[in-house]
Amino acid sequence: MLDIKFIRDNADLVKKAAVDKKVTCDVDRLLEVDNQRRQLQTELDSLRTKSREGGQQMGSYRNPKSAWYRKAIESGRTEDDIKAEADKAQQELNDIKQRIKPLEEKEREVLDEFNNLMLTIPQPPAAEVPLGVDDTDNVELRKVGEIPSFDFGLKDHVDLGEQLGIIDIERGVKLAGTRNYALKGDAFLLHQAVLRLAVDLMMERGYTPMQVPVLVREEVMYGTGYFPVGRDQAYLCERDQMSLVGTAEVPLTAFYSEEILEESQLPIKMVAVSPCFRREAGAAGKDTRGLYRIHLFDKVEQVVICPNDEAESIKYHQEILANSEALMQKLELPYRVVNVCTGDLGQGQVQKFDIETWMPSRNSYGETHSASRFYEFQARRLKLRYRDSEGKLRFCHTLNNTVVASPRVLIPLMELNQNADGSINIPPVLRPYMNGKEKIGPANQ
RNA sequence: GGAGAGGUGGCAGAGCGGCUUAAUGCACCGGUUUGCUAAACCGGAGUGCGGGUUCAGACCUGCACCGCGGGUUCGAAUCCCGCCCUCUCCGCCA
Repeated sequence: MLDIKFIRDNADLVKKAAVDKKVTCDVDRLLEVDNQRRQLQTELDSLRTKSREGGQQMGSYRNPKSAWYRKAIESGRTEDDIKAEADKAQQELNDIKQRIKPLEEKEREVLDEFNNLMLTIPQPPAAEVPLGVDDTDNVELRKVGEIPSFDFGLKDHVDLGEQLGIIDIERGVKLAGTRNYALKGDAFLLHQAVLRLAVDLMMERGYTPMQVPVLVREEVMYGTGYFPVGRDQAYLCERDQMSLVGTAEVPLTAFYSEEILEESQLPIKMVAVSPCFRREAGAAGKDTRGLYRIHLFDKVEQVVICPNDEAESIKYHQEILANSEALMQKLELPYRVVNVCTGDLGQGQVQKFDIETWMPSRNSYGETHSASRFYEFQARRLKLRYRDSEGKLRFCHTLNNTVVASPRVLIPLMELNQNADGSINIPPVLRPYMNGKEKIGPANQ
């Protein structure tokens, strides 16, 4: 969410952001409603003042012990005089009340519309974000690692996994429908190994490991910017008005919502591993084979909450990107970093870097990480604030990035480490997490 | 699922129709006193949204806010109704 004052002063910038980000919102209507809202408030404020003052005077009329009442009697007025005056004042107060009532109703309506419109306004992207329509317009920043060449025909992770008996998509689909799967034996262990390696790396780097709720109240989804835009991507538990999260970014970023932190507590660096639930609405027919696009996966996510300062934000954005790159290098996976274009940015994101990892079966780099910074967009919705060195309350800045998401990362891990006989070499860094095992082969099933 | 208690400022905690501009304490900021610190004393401070003055830092001013939403009343933290949340005990349970 943006500050309404900022929107008023920068309406054109916000409109441009909406166009560039392909976000639907009506800035003009918002400004109109904002005007209505302010006019109504001015009107109501003065009526309420009159009403309050009149009400207080009424107390004096009605209470013979009040200072005003005694003074009136002393100055020769009769009780009947006072009563008459009180009745007259009463009439006036009733009139004021009658005028207030419809205005308050109107105010409720206007505020409702105002708040709903505010939730749809996008955060303008940073100047360095390339203009573009979709992910094909993302700009490659760098490539790291060599794409290996093989002297035999490659199998994809589905064939490898099924032949080794460690991935069972058919039965996953039987249980839960398309985009579901099961991992068995070494695939399960590899999955766990990658997650644990990622957590350990983040702990070394000073991030606090956390276990957090993945079924959360809807306010939390609104607060992090996943609702109302994107509500169709979430699994809802309507009976309990709860939502399953698509990422631990949600509970981590909202962890300190509605709180006032001390500046000395910042930055807060957190890491969590959680299941991620995604409906993939609108993705029908896309990436249908294998473990690329699935309804449930596990992800290690890093979140930073830092002071309201652009330079700090940028610094931590680089940091969380570097953390994930370090992991990919440990895993010896070739990847590239792209600067995500305007059309591929989310509503609240200021800037986003994706890490894409080489996936032989796609014959391309596939997205495995997404590092975003938000300025105060999420913090403002979440009421996540801190007291700065001057004692002023300010909204925090928030950032997040994938550390690793599995089983998607198993795609490059399995495909790039395969041998001609269909066995898979385990990268050295993962072996300690797999009882020292070096290879997944048919004998291991 | 059943029963009970409760939600008040950064925190603790009183108030239960007009004397509240929310007491008091702690924490916080400024000052006085004092070898220094501490203590003591004095004073100041909330959040949000408007309006106005100013080049600005700031300053002046109004309204709202005692879990949320309605209602009663001239007037509600206080009374009534609905909802949400938290805690305790019991039941069930990994």
